[in-house]
Amino acid sequence: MVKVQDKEEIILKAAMDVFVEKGLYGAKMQEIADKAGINKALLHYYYRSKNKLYEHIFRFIFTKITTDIIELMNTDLPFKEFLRYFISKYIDLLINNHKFPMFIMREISHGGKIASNVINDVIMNEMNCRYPVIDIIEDAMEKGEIIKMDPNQIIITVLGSCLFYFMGENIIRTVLLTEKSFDRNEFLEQRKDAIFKIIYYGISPR
Amino acid sequence: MVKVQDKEEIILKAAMDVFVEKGLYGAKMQEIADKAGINKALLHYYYRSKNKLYEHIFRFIFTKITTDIIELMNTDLPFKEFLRYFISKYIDLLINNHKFPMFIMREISHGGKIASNVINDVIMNEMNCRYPVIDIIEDAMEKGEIIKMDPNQIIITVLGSCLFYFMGENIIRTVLLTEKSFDRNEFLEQRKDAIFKIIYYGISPR
DNA sequence: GTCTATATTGTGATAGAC
DNA sequence: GTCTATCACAATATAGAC
Repeated sequence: MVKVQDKEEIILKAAMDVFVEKGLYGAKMQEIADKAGINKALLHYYYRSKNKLYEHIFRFIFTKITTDIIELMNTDLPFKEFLRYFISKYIDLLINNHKFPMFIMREISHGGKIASNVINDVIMNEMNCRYPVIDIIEDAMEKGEIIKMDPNQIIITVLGSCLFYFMGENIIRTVLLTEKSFDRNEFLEQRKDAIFKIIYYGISPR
Repeated sequence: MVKVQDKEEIILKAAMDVFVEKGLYGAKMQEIADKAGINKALLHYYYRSKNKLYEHIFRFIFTKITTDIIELMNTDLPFKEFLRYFISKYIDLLINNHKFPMFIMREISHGGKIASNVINDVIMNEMNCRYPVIDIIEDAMEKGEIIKMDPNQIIITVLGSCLFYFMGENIIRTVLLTEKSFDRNEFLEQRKDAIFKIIYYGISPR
């Protein structure tokens, strides 16, 4: 006999797969039920409605990604090592959750209630403090290790450089990385190094 | 009396707004009809089905963005000026079409037939040549103006750095750029300069 | 808890008058 | 070309037996 705990996890896993792949409107309860090996009625028994199930999934994924990133930033490495570490670990994170950024961004770009509720909750809980990254960056600027500029510009450049491959992988591999012998793992290892070098030396004094 | 040409444009504009905002499944024919000031029946009179209308819109937007970008790359400026020019103009392009990247990426990430058909068509027509950017970059490498690395790494870093703000604007402005006095235009002008400086000096010899 | 069967609603699409 | 009315079906949700 399967425990409730396990069954709920099976449902959640199935729902996650379908929602992440197709979004709220593209996903169908029937498909989720099929994938979980149950029927639609049981889906409604566990989670009263499609919207509630979706919100559950969105909250779970958004919280996971957010806490993972905050975890990565919670370090006392000096700036250069911190930057290298963050980029490397963040890309590892994305390799293991490569469809999450698109899923989250898609939902947020709609600007619906579900996303904004969850975001507000998570930000209240996890982010009610000044980000340590800003401090790390400003500290490095004062020491003269990197040039002075708006720290947000640096952060957005790092995140964008890491995320873009995963959000646009299909089109990037269609128009840019078209070689048959393309090795994704190898490329992403090189990507870690390239992002670090470009950005670190790009903000170093010259 | 309104000309057919005009009416079709009104419908297309309405459909574009709704599809871009909500995607294929989130968009409803009723909403498009309302926004265009007509009824559903007329929508089907002009464009036989929702899918055909959607494909029309997707093809239009994808073609526009692609040709605009190719246009930007069609220059004989020396590398440094080319990079500055491209980043500046590309961000201008995104300011005027800030929802298009998310729309295109969302569709492509689904990997449906509509997107892949259009992409194949456009690539066949517009991109059946080696990209001039690659040549510009490799030329600069050989001259020793920039360090040697995979040109794709540079391209993806530039594109990601430019695109990320627009794809994630909602969340970026919620968690990062939270000041009430935030000036979007000013920030984006600074962004052009920041991206150029970080990347250009990041790939310069040291 | 789990199922089958069914109700209910939403939505794409069409018929037919004007 | 444009409309109202309606169809047909897909999808969410519930009722009720077991």
